[in-house]
Amino acid sequence: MRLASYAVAVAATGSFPSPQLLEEYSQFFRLLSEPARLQLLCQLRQGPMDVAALIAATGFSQSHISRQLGQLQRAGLVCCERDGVRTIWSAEGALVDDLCALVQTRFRQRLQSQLAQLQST
Amino acid sequence: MRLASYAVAVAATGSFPSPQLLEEYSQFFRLLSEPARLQLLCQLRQGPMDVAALIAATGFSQSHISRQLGQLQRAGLVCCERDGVRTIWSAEGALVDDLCALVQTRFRQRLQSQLAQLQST
DNA sequence: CGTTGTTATGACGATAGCCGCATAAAAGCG
DNA sequence: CGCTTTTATGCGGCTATCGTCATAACAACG
Repeated sequence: MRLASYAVAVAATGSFPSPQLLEEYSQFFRLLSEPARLQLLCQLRQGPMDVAALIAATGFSQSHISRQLGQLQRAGLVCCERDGVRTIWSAEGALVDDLCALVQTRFRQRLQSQLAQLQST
Repeated sequence: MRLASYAVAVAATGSFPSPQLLEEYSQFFRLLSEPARLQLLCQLRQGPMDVAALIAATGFSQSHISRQLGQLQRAGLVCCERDGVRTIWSAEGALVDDLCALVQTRFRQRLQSQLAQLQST
């Protein structure tokens, strides 16, 4: 029988996100779709740093870092604390870690299934 | 004392993703950063459909849908099954649901804290 | 084979976002 | 107030991606 998944699928009818929620989801994921931002986030997960330290760690330009941090801040993924003339940035919460962990699990599964494909032939 | 979070943060030193893994993460999140793709995914989570049904459900053009499905397929988020001349597409796994659930939790937390801010003044 | 119906793809204009350069804004100091 | 140091932002080039039109590729049927 073809299309064997039809039967199970009709039972899996979940709630459908509204267009507005869909837009918010995609905006959020867009933040993580840039290697530079992701790298800054991971860097800050190691501990709070000022911009000079981020420049040293990543090699990005100052203006670039400032912009990316601004975006992350507006999304609440990062927060800052003024220390005189410096700004100390830190990552908020473990959401991104959790997301990456889930995605990495997926990567592993994909590679393992591909490996199994190769070995079975 | 300022910068009270320094102390806890140095203890939270986790493993740092390699540049290559960072790139893969961001490529994956980029897939979800487009409302159209996310909508197609959610639509397919309701159950397998052919392209005509997707056109009817979303209003997107045929070529657009075909391209987006291609990208999702290469990432393993979607798979297809030929039924004669038609192609029946279905979503694979609950990864995206899990990711969206996490993000939505974050949205709720943000809104609640903002609400608390307003009420405390 | 020719025709019809369905999906994939090449070409292309439009748009969005990255990224750096220069410069403004802000904070501390003498 | 000037001067220095640090961060934010206006501007512009560049690239990548979206979304459409036209058309190719493919499968079924007579």
